[in-house]
Amino acid sequence: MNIGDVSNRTGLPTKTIRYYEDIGFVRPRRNENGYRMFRESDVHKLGFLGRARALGFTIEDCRNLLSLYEDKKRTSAEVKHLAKQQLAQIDEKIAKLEQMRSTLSYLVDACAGDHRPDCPILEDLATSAEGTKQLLKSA
Amino acid sequence: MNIGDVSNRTGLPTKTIRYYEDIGFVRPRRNENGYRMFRESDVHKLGFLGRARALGFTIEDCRNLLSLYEDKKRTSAEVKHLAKQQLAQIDEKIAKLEQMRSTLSYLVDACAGDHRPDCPILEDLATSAEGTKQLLKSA
DNA sequence: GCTTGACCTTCCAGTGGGGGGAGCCCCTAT
DNA sequence: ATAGGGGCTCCCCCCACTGGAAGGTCAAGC
Repeated sequence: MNIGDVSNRTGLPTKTIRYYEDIGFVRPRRNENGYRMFRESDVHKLGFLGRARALGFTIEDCRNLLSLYEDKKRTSAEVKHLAKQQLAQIDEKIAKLEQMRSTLSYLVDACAGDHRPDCPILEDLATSAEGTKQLLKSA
Repeated sequence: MNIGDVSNRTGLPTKTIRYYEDIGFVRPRRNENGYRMFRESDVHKLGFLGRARALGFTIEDCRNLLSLYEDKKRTSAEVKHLAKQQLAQIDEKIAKLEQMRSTLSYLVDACAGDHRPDCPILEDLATSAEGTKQLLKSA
């Protein structure tokens, strides 16, 4: 199977597949052209990778997940632990974004958005955020 | 004022301040030993930058925000427009993370997390996500 | 006067996870 | 014969910094 077929079947760009080869996830043989020849097991592994990445796992996490997957003596506790860590990181990111969202949304609402130059958004950015923090607290 | 003082007052690392000089946000003069000499207006501008970055605006956004800030003929509508775009991007990121969170959280709950190797998380990653999608739908 | 340690300087490399594109080869269909 | 659609390698680019090396400067303490 050529790289294009693998790309179609996994949904991963060919660039990404080559990159995953570079960093050692798959080791396709080459035929006499120099073209990569992928096996079913490569497609499977790359699909796994794609899905793990879609859940936000880093490449290093993926390495761990794959080695657990291939380890028949793994315990589900190990996997769950990784997943919970990932969940915690997602929650952290969401929390930060919610914090930004809250401040920004407050400022957007406070801004008239008309032809005049007066703008609470710029005023907040220009001065320490203390004022806004207090306003947000009271709101 | 030396870079360290500016760092203390703005909360920005000195590395970042030098970087902001590199990309043209501030142009401190140098004294005879080559040290950067910052003025109050630089501190002000860097503080503005830091706060805008903390709200998730990109460096390019910050350039626009700063030029609006310095333009006395601006309209608050322009600023509000930028802020709304930024809000939309934050919402997009949150939505993606919530989607991840939802799937991952479902999988974590489904996993026993014990000494046995059987693991719904790995099973999901190993096969197409179709199964999970259906389970999520029905849940 | 000398050392120590905190600052400051420049420059280079690396991060994560690929993306863009040049310049070339290969295969198939017409 | 040629056109087009793969494939190949190689190198730089993204974002917004961050780390580190190698060295200059300054004030305090002995």
